Parts: sequence; structure tokens; C-alpha cells
Amino acid sequence: MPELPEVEVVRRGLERWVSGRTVRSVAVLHPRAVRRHVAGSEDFAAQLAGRTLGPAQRRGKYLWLPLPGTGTSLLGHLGMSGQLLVQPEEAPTETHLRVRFSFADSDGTELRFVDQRTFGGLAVEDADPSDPEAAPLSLAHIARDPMDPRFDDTAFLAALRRRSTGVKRALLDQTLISGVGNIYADEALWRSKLHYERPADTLSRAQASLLLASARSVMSAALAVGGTSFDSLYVNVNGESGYFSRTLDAYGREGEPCNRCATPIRRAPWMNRSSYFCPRCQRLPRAR
DNA sequence: CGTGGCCCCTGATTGC
DNA sequence: TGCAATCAGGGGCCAC
Repeated sequence: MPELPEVEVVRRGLERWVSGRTVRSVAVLHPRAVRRHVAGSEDFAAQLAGRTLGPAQRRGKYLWLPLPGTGTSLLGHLGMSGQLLVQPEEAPTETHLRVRFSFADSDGTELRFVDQRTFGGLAVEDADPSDPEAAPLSLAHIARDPMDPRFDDTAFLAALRRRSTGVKRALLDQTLISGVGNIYADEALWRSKLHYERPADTLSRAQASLLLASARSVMSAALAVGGTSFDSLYVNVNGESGYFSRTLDAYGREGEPCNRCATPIRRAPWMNRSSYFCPRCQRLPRAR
């Protein structure tokens, strides 16, 4: 369950170990891993063979590597359980290995996309030719994330406060703000003392600002220690787990005492997922 | 366009 | 013991 800080760690790993290398060949071992590549697995591999991978980029939880001179980029999303591993070529094959990239150099390592649940995937997509970072066109509707220096606080806060939907759903809306997942949404709401179903258009300016600041502080703290990790499903580009879960205040803490008021944290079903919150600190005001 | 519900997938865990 | 239900959840898609 990689959140934005984990994806950023992966981006840095790609930048360090993969960018600048030239692809020799690509093997797609599970077609679903490239389902977003409309032309199919063979075309995916053909478009990458012989190409040099550019500097690693990220927007929200999407990652991409420009393919210089082609007007395209290699786009990736880790989904729920995706991993990008740089492994020695002779390392044993992972159970859920989906795509394998071999390189033309003699470094002795290869790039592997491993993904148990196959919610993630890779694709070669057309990119904005005028953009030196070659952002895939399909990401045009994805908002910047709150750690991005070009994130527009004022515009986000105004848009948030126009939504009638629950504030948590708004936080997970990629067209408003990207990179906030279920875990950090719950953490940001806990820090802001807001109930997840609070209609976004009932937030005061101060509450909305506090929520954004809280999302930022949660992400910053996670990034500082290499991301949240709960189990072996999340591993960074070199196979090293992050470690932040011990500092979570709400997520996954059902029945444990709230770190502010000691009231047991509650778990509620929400959108086929879970929301964790303190029933005392995070109350839903009476509808007005 | 905003909203809300559903679906994709595999494996671990829980309950009967 | 075995089988079914539940849970994990990012995000695209669709009907309204």
C-alpha cells in the first residue's frame, strides 16, 4: 500500500539505479500488468527495446521515465502491491514477477516489476513534446501533490470548500489533490480533528487550511523516514522496506487509545474500505 | 461537471 | 479439515 512518500522513495531509486540506462529487451510475463498499454504486450516491449530511459519523474503516485527522442514516456503506477526492484540478473524469480527489463550495459542488474494484486501497471504513452519532463498526456487531469512546489494552495482550498461530498472523499479525489491515500487521509483528518464524512463545503477557511497543512506534515514525516510500511508487500526499488507505521495516530489502530484523549479509535466501513477515527476528537457536527 | 457506487485482482485471515 | 466470506485499497469507469 504505497503512499506518496513511498512512491517518492521509489522514484529516487529509479533515478539512481535505472535512469540513463539503455533497455536491451523487455519480457511481459502477465498481460494485465500492461493493460493500460492499449496496443498490447508485444508493442510495449517493442517500443522500449533499444531506448534510453530518462530522468525519473513523479506526479502524485504516478511515476514515469521519459524516452528521449520518441515523444513518449514509460508510465508506471504501483497500485496496491506493486514493487520496482533492481535485482542481480541471476536473482531468483519473484512469485509475482510481471515484467522484466534487461539492459544493454554490463552492470549485471535488471529492473523487475513485481505486483501481487495487479492493480498497478506499466505503459508507454504519448507525452507532452513541449515538456522537458515529458509528462504523459493521460496525466493531464491528475492534480499536483501537496509536496509539489507548484501546488496551488489557494486554488485547492477554494475548490475543496465548494465540494458537497465528504471531506475524505475530496482528499482522495485525484483531480483536486493527488498522492493522498487512505492511510494518510485518515492521519490528516485525525490531526485536523475532522470527521471523514464532514461535508467539505461546511469547512471553515481555518479548518480547510489546517487539513492541508496536516496532510503535508504527515507526508513530510513519512518521507523523512522512508515511507510507511506494514508488510512485505511494500518494498522500495532496491527491496528495502520503509518504516513509519509505528508513528501512525489513527490508521490501523481500532480499539487502541487515541493519542490525544485516550478514547478507543474506531473503525468504520467506508467506500469498500475502512476509516479510522477518534469518535471524541473527530465529531460530525449536526447538519445545519 | 459533480456525485456516489462498483469493479478490477490475489492472498491472508476469519468464521462456520 | 475445508470451504466461503471478508478484508486489504488505488483509481478508472459509469449512470444519474
